[in-house]
Amino acid sequence: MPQPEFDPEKLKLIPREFYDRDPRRVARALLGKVLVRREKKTLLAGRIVEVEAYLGAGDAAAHSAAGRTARNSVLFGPPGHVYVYFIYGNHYCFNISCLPDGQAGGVLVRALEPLAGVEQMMKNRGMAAVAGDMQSLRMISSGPGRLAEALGITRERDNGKDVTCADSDLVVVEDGFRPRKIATTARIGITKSAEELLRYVIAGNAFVSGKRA
DNA sequence: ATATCGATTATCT
DNA sequence: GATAATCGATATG
Repeated sequence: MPQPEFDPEKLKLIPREFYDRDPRRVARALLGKVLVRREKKTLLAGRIVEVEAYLGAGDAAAHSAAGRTARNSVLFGPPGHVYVYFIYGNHYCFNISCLPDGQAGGVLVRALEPLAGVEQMMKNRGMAAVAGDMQSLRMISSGPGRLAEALGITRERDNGKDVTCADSDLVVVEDGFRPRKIATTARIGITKSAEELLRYVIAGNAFVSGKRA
């Protein structure tokens, strides 16, 4: 199933209330939804297949753990907004804020299954723009840094944007797809609160980050 | 096949 | 000055 069915005409924008709850619930509910970047001429889209929840209070691994700062301020704002951070001097990571205004919390989107604009996304990733094999498709957006690069997401361009706004160029929509089964694991790459099981993936999906699918 | 490591910089101590 | 919600390259069995 290399190119899954995807009809850009029957997409429904996800409302702000969706994000106005515990990041763990938002994270699970986001699996199977579609992240869409609207460029001038091209539409870039991918199905969310891997996420992590970052809680507000009591989550030492969360960027919000030590309180509000200039960087993490979006996490403390209203739900449904884009939080982008720059990490390891190399990569941007895309998150969506959760919980009501004043309460920190968010979901890190870690992997997408490419649905539309594959050629442009490969170009954004600096990949040879021909291959349609599984291996190449996996390299496009199987990982937080990768998907951000594929969609052209940067802090400068996107931090603070509203993903629930119809005229935004970065939105989350739903197309009716429901994950068959969700697996829960520990979050990747953190040192604090590393045991918490707050990573969620669509079980068996080939575009989840890491070695095996 | 797995393991280790360098890149490169915003952010916070 | 140290660290970091990563990736891709290189080394090693």
